[in-house]
Amino acid sequence: MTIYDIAEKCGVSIATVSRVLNGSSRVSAKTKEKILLVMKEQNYQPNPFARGLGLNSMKMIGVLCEDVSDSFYATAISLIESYLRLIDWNVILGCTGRGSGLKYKHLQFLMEKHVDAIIIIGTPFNHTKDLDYLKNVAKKRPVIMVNSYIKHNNIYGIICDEETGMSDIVGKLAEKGCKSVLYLYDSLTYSGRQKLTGYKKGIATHKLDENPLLQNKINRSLEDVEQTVKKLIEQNVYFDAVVTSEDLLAIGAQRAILQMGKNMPIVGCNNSLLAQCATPMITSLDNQLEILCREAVELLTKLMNDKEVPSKMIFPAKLYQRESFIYA
Amino acid sequence: MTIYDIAEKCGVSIATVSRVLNGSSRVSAKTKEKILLVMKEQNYQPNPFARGLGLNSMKMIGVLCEDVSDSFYATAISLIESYLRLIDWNVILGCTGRGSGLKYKHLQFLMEKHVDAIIIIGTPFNHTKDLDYLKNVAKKRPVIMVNSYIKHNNIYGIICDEETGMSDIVGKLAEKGCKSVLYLYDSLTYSGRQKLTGYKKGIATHKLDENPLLQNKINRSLEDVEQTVKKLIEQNVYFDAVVTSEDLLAIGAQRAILQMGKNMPIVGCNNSLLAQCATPMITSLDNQLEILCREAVELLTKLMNDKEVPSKMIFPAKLYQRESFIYA
DNA sequence: TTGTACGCGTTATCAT
DNA sequence: ATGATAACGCGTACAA
Repeated sequence: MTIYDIAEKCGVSIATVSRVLNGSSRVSAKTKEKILLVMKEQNYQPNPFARGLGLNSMKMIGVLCEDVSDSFYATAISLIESYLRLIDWNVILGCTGRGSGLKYKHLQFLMEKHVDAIIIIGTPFNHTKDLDYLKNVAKKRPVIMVNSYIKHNNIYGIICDEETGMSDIVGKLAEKGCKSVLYLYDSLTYSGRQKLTGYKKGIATHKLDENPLLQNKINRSLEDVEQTVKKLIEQNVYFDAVVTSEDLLAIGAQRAILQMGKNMPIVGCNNSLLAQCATPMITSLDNQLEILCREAVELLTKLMNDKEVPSKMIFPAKLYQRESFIYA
Repeated sequence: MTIYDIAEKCGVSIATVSRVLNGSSRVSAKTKEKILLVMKEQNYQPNPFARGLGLNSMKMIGVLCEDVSDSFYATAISLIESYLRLIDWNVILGCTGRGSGLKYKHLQFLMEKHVDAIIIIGTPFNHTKDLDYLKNVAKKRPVIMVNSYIKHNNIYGIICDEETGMSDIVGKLAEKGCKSVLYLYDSLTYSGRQKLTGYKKGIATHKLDENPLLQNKINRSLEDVEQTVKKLIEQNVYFDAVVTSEDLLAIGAQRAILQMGKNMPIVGCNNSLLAQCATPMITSLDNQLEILCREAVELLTKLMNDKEVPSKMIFPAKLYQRESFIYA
């Protein structure tokens, strides 16, 4: 079934069929009706490749993340897919992995499909190769970064102010009387750097213990966190609260602390389902993904309609207080 | 940059350029070299839509699931994407949501993009509208169902034998001396039915308590499970072990049980990260997603090469024993 | 209101 | 080994 077949069956030209197909301009009600009928009868579907060739678009957005199996990325992609779906856009998914210097390959892969835009979710572009390629991509297509940002023409950032969020947490801990806040993180993405900065600022502002031993970069695994925390306690490194860049780290830390017979406030980040699965439930800083993703898609549609958009939007984080925040 | 530009710059015809582009047939080493050089210089990339139009394929696979933000689906999609990526196929993602009678819309959406095949991850097609459309899809494109199956021409199933897995679990509990095993589940997908059947068979085989109050369908939420389990205990419904269709349910159940001052073996399903975040860590039945997904992609490539493939493949499940299995 | 004809960038089938 | 040219199916400017 092509547009020619439909045209023939209706005794009209393909132009007319194309017109009703695209709801454009004036077509007599009668012919329109007939064409619609035949299209339905024949179950006609325009060929997307031909259409793409003519319009230079197949209404597809490339969405890139490091790893969909991570709940943070998964949630974001779920949200973005559903929002895009509402306005008839498809998502082509790309998972880069956490390695450096290989992300550009995935961008390339998406660009080869002529996606109309690229949405990147919290993925670091530190390696020169990756970064250069990304900037080249931006010359051809808009790039929207969710919870990450790189200042460059045609790259837009929609981020959560986790820095303030984190620094506020430290403030609350200080109010509670905590003096030494342990910070555990696993990677320095844009978001990761924000949180670390927030932690440091919080510590400085509230004149808390600045012991460098209290800042630990570790792997994102329960075993590693537990081991690290236990070791710190065994080595008598004093701390009376824990903040982490990730719920999983907070969970591991909490487990280790309880096992060592201690107790103190613990705060994670990302407010994932994991946080609620731990006992006691983990207090967590929510980066408001739902808002970020909605705004990302909103911004995209504005861009497509040549409207003006801000290059950077910042939304506040929100703390979800749960049991782990209560000093026992 | 089109194939014409490249041809012109090289003083050859587009046919020759196309030949080197597709590595086909014989081209003199010299011209080939020159063409490759110019292509690199000009950063030439063939237009995917034009190519799609000619070949009637853009090497894209539609992948459908209910909800990527669910860790089971997320893991599956992550695996499938990476396997497909290795052989240069793109993933178009579709998330249907858990509603019935709307999934066909999403299939339609994918089919409109002329994907070469569809992979469906554990998504139920109970509603007639959905099912009929799915069967129609199968007339045009191969459909591969991961952890689900519908017997039909051109639909292939790659499933995990969770029925046996579940029934074996009940057996192990019986060996431990348990008499009344509570079963909690949240949905009757293909996989969900398998597990329920496995549970019933296990109960029957080992002559355990068949009290219908021990089979509870509930919402997938921590609050609901906790409430349900507490109510059962308060109503003096006796049970001495819990099995659930989902890790999350097991976690909620465990929490309620501990809070009520009891203790017993608890087993979840899907072996997600959640299971490890609970304390005690939840024993879980792993449906071997990695194997299923790898085989799904393998099967797909065979299909594309017109090789014979089985319509259904079944792999065994695997129990990961953790703390929650130890009767305290 | 409707039709004609061309362009979109490939691949593939013929010739040469 | 290479070139000319016909599909592929659609959108659209222009003509009627």
